[in-house]
Amino acid sequence: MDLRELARRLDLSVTTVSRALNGFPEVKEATRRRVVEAAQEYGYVPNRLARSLQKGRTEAVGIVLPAQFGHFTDPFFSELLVGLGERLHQDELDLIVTAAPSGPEEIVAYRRMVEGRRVDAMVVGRTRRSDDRIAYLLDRGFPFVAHGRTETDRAYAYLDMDHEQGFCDLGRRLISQGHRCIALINGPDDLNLSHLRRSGFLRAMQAEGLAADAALVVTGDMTEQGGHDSAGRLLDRPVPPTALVCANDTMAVGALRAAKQRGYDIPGRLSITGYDDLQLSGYTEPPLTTLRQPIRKAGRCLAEMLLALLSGAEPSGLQVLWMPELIIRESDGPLMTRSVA
Amino acid sequence: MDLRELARRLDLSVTTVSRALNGFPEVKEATRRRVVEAAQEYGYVPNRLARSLQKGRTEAVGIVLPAQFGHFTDPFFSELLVGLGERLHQDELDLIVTAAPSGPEEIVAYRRMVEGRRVDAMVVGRTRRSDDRIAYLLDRGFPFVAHGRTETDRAYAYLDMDHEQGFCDLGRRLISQGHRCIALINGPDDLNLSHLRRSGFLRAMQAEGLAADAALVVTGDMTEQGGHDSAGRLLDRPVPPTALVCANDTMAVGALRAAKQRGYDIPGRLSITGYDDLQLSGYTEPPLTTLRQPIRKAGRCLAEMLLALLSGAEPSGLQVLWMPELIIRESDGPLMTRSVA
DNA sequence: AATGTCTTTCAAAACGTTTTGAAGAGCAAT
DNA sequence: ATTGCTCTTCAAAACGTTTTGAAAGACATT
Repeated sequence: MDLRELARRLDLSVTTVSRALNGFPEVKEATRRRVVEAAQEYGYVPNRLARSLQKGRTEAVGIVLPAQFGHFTDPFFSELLVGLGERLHQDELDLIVTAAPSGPEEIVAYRRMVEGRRVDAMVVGRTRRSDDRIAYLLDRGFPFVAHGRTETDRAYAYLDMDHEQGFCDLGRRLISQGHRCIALINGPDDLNLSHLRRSGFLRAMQAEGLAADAALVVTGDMTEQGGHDSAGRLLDRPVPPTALVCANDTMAVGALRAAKQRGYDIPGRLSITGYDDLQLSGYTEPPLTTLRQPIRKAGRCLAEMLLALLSGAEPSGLQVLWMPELIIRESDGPLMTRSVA
Repeated sequence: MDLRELARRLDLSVTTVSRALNGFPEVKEATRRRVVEAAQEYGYVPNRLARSLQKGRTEAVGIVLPAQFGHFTDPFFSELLVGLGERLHQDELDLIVTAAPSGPEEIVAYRRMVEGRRVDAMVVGRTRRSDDRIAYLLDRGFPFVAHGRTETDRAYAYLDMDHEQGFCDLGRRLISQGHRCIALINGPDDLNLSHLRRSGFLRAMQAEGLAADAALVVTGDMTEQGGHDSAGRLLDRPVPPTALVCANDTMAVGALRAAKQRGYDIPGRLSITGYDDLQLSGYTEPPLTTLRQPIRKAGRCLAEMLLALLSGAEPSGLQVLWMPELIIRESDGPLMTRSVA
């Protein structure tokens, strides 16, 4: 049942039927009602492809998932997807999802979506310090929102966490607890958030007059094993740190394991913190002190920004920074100065 | 840059250019090369909407996410999505995601996708005992695969876990550990998997000659709080069960909490098991014995089945049953019969 | 020279909508 | 009777592809 068939049965023109269904004012009320009823009766559903082709709008938003996650489950994109989906559905927008490994294939996936006019806008997740996806979209003037900032002068719509302030606060907290030798197990250098976290961390160290020791800032691969190994190397130094700031909870869990293997009392002799506030983080032994970012809410917010963008808002007015929430549990605290034997 | 423009610059007809790009044999090799080069140079990317409209195939697969998750994070759909996306992308199929609360709105979302010819096939997740989504798709003869079975005679493609056998095995394990009063905190009755789990559980009880006590099978809402409350009520009975089989890990964690509040030694005086093998389940106190289903792998498998279906395979040949893997940790075990004071 | 057969190319139709530009109907004002 | 206006409807064009059916060109066969 298409529009032509419906028009034939109603003995009306296709034009009128189309207008009746889309609520145009110039169609007589009686006609409109007749059309709507018939459409209902015959179960007419418009072909969205045809409509999109004609209107030049697809009513869809695209997102490219990183195909090679670590072997561990990172709930980031999944949660983001749900948040986006929830909000976009309210405005009858679909979400078109594809997956691509980062690298040259990734931009191909973007081009297929953008230049193939498959979507009206894109969502970019987990921005990199120098991000060719964002450069590409900016160059083309294609609407998009990003979760995360990147190093560019050009204005675009983003929602980001204030990683810098968050890690600075966390660093100062540890310092105020008496720690003087604090290590950072950071994420991959190319991610902008890693960069921001490092600089926030270092800012705290400097503000408190602690010399920045390059050996105390290491890069982990965001997995449990990676956190375990990095923490192990740090703890085996001649003068081990008394606090480990980890870039995510998964590595913090690994760090916890490395510390326990070495007989550390936590937090008595070593503080460990994470980032993400995974579900498991309340159940580790001891429960993890961490920073929380509301991912699903971020998805909803990004969807809002997307809608604003599509109705003509300026990207420069759509830049949001949220503070991560400090979740204090029991994996950090002041050093127990015990009388040495 | 569209096909017409490209044809104009090459001084060829649109037909020939289209055929050259799609590798038809009747175009001269030299011409083909010329066209492909020009397309490359001018950065021509075909408009997928136009192509889909003409071909009657969208090269996309649809999935409707349940919009109202519990407040807890259920990684099921997210993981499924990644698995699906990974595999579908290899065959250049997109995944169109939308979200709808279950209820009448849900079928509307299906109709928008199916009858709006937005997708070539659908994925149905988390089937219900009597599932109107599946009935709808079967009635229309629309291609789809489901994660989970439903109660129908009609054949369709599905991948499901053998919940019945899994819970039967789990029940027998507990019985063999000496438990005689075992409760099941099940999921919502309308889910087919709940039904299957219950019947597997009851089969184990009967096989071992334990009278099925209806009061020992209760329904929880799959949340931590729900698990806590259900477990609490069971443990406060005059003769409390000595083992709690929970329908998911999240409820098991709640049950663990309820038991600890009552001073239970686990597993000495009470065994608790879950289902899912969440990341956190290895970190609870004690670590949770549970059943694991490989969700991402299921997504990939469903994608394979989808591809088979779209190239003409019979749904009746695409029915897969996987056994959940028993992950034995420390939350279950034989009763410690201690000499009573 | 006519016919047949490949090979290669093309103009036009088709997919199912929305949009454009025009016109018919009804009626009041001139 | 003409003009002008409003209300309602319509035929045709447009969106950018693929597919259809036909034709042009080259060449061999009769």
